Amino acid sequence: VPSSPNSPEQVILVAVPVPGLGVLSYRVPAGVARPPKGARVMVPLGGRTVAGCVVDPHAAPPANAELRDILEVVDADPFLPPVVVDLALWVGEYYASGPGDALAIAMPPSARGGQRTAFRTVTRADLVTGAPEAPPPRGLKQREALTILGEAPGGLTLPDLARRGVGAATVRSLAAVGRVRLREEIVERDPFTAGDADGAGGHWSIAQASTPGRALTDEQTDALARLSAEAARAQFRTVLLHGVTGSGKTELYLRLADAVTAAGRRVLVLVPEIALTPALAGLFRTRFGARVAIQHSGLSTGERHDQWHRIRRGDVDIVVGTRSAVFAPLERIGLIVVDEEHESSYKQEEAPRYHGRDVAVVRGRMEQALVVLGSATPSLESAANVRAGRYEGVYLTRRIFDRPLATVRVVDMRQEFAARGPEVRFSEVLTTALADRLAKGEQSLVLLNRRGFASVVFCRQCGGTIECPRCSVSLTYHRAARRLRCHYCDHAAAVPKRCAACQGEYLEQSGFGTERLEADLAARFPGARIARVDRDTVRRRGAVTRVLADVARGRIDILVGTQMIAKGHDFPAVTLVGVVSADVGLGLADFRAAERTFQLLTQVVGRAGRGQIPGEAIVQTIYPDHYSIRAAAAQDYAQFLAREMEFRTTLHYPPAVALVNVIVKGRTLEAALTGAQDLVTRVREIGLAGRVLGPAPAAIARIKEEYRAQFFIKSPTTRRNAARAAIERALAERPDLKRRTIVDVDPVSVM
DNA sequence: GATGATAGCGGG
DNA sequence: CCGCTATCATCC
Repeated sequence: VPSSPNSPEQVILVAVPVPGLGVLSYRVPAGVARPPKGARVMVPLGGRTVAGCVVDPHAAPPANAELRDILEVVDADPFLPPVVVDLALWVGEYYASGPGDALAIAMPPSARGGQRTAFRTVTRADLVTGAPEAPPPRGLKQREALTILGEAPGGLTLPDLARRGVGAATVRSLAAVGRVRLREEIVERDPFTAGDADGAGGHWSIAQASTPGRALTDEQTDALARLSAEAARAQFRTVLLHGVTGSGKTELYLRLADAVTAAGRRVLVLVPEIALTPALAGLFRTRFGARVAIQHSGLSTGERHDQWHRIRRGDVDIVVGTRSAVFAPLERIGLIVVDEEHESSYKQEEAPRYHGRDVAVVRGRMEQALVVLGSATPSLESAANVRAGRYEGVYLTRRIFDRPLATVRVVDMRQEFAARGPEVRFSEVLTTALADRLAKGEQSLVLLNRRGFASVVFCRQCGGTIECPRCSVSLTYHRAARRLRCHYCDHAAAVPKRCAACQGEYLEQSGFGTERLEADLAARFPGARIARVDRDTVRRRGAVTRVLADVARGRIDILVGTQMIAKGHDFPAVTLVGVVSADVGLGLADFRAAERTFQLLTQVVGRAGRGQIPGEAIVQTIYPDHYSIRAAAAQDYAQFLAREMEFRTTLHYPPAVALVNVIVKGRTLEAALTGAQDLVTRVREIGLAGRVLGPAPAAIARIKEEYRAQFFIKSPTTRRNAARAAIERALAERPDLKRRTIVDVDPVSVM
């Protein structure tokens, strides 16, 4: 249909999933209905066709660009809710990543290419009653089929029929003569039952800690009253729920969700780890039935698709998921819970480098919702926000049933080394305690935040270590695989017979990880049932869930692992926690090193003594006087906060300042440094209320054959956006650098 | 991130 | 001069 010459052009703004591209303008051809905000459209982009998302359906034509027509409107209705589009746009701007990637994250993977449906269907057959015209069954098989179907009022699916010996061909011939009716129906791929051999639905863990109807402690009652009052106001508000480990935060989330859903609004719950999702989601499902959905990247594409569409249709009141669930298409949100808000896994370490907790707060503002950030060890950021009056603080200082916190013993490993040599991994104290628990049939956790068997292999002749050919780190020996592996690029190599540098024949292993500890314990305690959880043992889907379930059911005596075992789990029979080296990470050139150490120690110590028997923790360290270890041992958050905040303020680190970390990559270190220096110069010229530090080679100067130079932009927290604006302007002037530069706003790790 | 344009290279 | 690969700007 030719458009009338007077009608104005219909122009829309579209975000395309291309890194570094802003929103683009397209024309809607005359006669085509203008797609709404949040709908997907197929658009031409250079020489190809991509699926984009409508960001503004009523835009003005751009001044200096030739317009092209959209090729197809995929969705007549908004595919993404408008709030989610706004949230993605905010993320794209705040984290300097552009809108495309953020919008892509907001969609299920099955929809990113513009596909219309990805539902799984099954054919259901049922008997057509009163079909007088139909001929009688022609054979034994058909007669059998009719009998079976006659006894199944709702009909049966073809797979069900096949299981009873009725083939699809039989059913189809009956359908052809009108005796049977066939219908396609959608079956939901259900992550609650998938991969769970015992059929326990995955909610093995926290179940007994939160029996419905159990009386709350006085503290819990007060906290719930305050939180409920906030939720009832239906206004944006952020509350930090600071409760010691085992104080019953989860129960408060459940009751609060009950109040909010009863008032007709919905609930979004973020958890830091995929491994924690099934447990918490299972609890919500036990309380709230089927109106609960799960969202995390560990689901299969099909499951994710189905869960997403359940949410989008409004079939769901509660969504439990990891950071990307902050973009869930849930409408009328009244409550957002961010559990373990201090966890670093909320930060995405690739574009868009958003922080799930902070985006949750922004979403809460957009939705007029109550945001509850829960933690036993709040981030410095959240603590500072409470102090500044931006967040409200609610506190749980005691454990449920008044269970005592675990007693903590710090073992000075320097004395241990002096007495028994540098190879000691388990102190006498820890060994005795483990033996004692084994004898009593109680469980122990052994934490070491370093995986592998030996962290370094070095040559005794020249002293050199075996390094990754592509990265500037040494390779770790993994005994199960009998290979050396790079923990940065996954490069794997056989263990060489001789030193590559000097041909020396004596290669020695040094340093140890969880794999070595597991072997040590197996040798020391031959009868013990020992399991290990770290990134090497979790490759298979559901593997962690299975091991953790085994621990919960008492099938494991000693669980060895990295930080993955420290988080959130409730193991009532664990009475001992051993931290083999509290120092891993303390030596890193990262301003959060002490915070991470304190949090990890506090969390893991909190795993002990959650049942009837009081818990004990043994922390081995060579820095027994370090404030993060002392405060963790004393379980004194306030003491840690005071010291750490002083450090951040004096040395100008977050949350005292706003920080942007910029990494420039290059084929040589010189190229990277030169590029970084150019940007630094330009950022200084542009000027902002702040300081630029660097550039310098990054802590790991080479990763995957690329050299990396780094600089920081620090600005007053009141001028947070100025720093980002300055680096974006500098990059706009240097498109050659833009492609090899990473801008990390509010970085969690600066390594 | 993908694509088409272009530069750089060796073989005939 | 052709055909191949590496590099790079552009995408509305």
